[in-house]
Amino acid sequence: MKKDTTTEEKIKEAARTVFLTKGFEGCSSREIAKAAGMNVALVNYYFRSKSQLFQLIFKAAMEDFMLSMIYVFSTDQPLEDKMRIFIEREYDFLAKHPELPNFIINEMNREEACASNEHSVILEKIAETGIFNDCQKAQAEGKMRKMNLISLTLLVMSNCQYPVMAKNLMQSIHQLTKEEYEEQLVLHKGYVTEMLVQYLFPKQ
Amino acid sequence: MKKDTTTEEKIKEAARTVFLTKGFEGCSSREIAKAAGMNVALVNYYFRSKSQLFQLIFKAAMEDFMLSMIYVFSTDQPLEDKMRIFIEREYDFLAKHPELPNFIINEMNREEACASNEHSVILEKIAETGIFNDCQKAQAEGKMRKMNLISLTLLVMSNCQYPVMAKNLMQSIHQLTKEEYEEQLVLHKGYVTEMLVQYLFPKQ
DNA sequence: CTTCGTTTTAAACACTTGTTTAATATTCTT
DNA sequence: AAGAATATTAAACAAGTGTTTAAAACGAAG
Repeated sequence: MKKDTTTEEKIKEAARTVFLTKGFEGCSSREIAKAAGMNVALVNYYFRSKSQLFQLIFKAAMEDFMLSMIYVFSTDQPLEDKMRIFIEREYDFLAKHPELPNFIINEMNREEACASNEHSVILEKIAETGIFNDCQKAQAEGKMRKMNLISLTLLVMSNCQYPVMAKNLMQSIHQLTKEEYEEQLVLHKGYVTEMLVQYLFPKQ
Repeated sequence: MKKDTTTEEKIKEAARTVFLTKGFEGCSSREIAKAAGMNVALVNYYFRSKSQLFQLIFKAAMEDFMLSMIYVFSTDQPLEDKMRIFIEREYDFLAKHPELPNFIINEMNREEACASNEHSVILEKIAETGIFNDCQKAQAEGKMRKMNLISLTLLVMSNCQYPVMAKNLMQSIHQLTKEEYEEQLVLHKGYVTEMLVQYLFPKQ
């Protein structure tokens, strides 16, 4: 009879939280095992090595990281509304997973890291939603500012992710409590939405 | 007779490059010593411990990180021009020190880190340039969009720093070479400048 | 040259790291 | 219930960690 959550899953869960908060180098196998309430040897018994376990976690995190985009883009609304909804959802998502962007970006910077991975698949998935075609069409019709794909994603990601990533830095600089900064984020989301929509979809 | 660069300085230099690229947890004392061409024991001989050496490097990095702002803000130009110049300089600075933002933000997220440091001093230094008063005045006169200090800094920092931080991620997603992405950054700087100026200083 | 304080070294310290092993406990199948 | 397969354990492994120590090399001053 299986328990509600198996040992393997417990370790994977623990590994996720530990890896995401401390990074690959910032934690040990024993720390993960302890967080899962398990023996150290079990980590390697189920996942062969710390690295392989990490790859697993990283891949899943990467998916989470990118998945929220896809849903919104698949809907059938005007591009401008899509943008508003996307930012709204992205701020929501990042509030729930604030460690994700830092984690991804950091581990992408480690040399041994998953550099050679097939991350371009993500782009293909997003492309399947038709969002890029929509943008090109809107740009051709003069409804949207002409800009390549990279800058478009950069603009959105910068203004959604950086405020979450720099949380501790900003709190420290501006002497804010956790709650005060979270309020600030709500406010900021409004500014960002307005700014991006105005810039990307100029009226007249 | 002193050599051109003393042992102490050699170690500090090596520590800087190693810490900034790999982080505190991502490197060892021996790695730093080897990078400086010195014996391990010398690290502790001159700096007592890896942690103390790190604190030193971190503080200096933090200063670099914030210093470029101050110069521009001290000049005597219209606010809108200051903003343009600031973004220009910030992109320049970050091209030379691309590891800095990631380094700062990461180490701010480590619990043991310099969390309780006097980072508010930085804000005071910036305040001394009068930039914040200028903004308030411009906002009162309706020349600048009303917005608190935190969101203002967030908007600028997001759009300057994130593109550098996410370099490897973006390269991987969009399948770009290092050179291609650097070209992209120049392009992006233009968009960001235009967007921020338009949004912060709306013409009627 | 000798002495003295400073700088540098190799070696050792105790501890943690990722991983493996061999024995034990548990579960499933027949 | 007996046996086979799986799961879990404590212990050990070699290698690496930050740090200390005690001896050696060095430079300047007498």
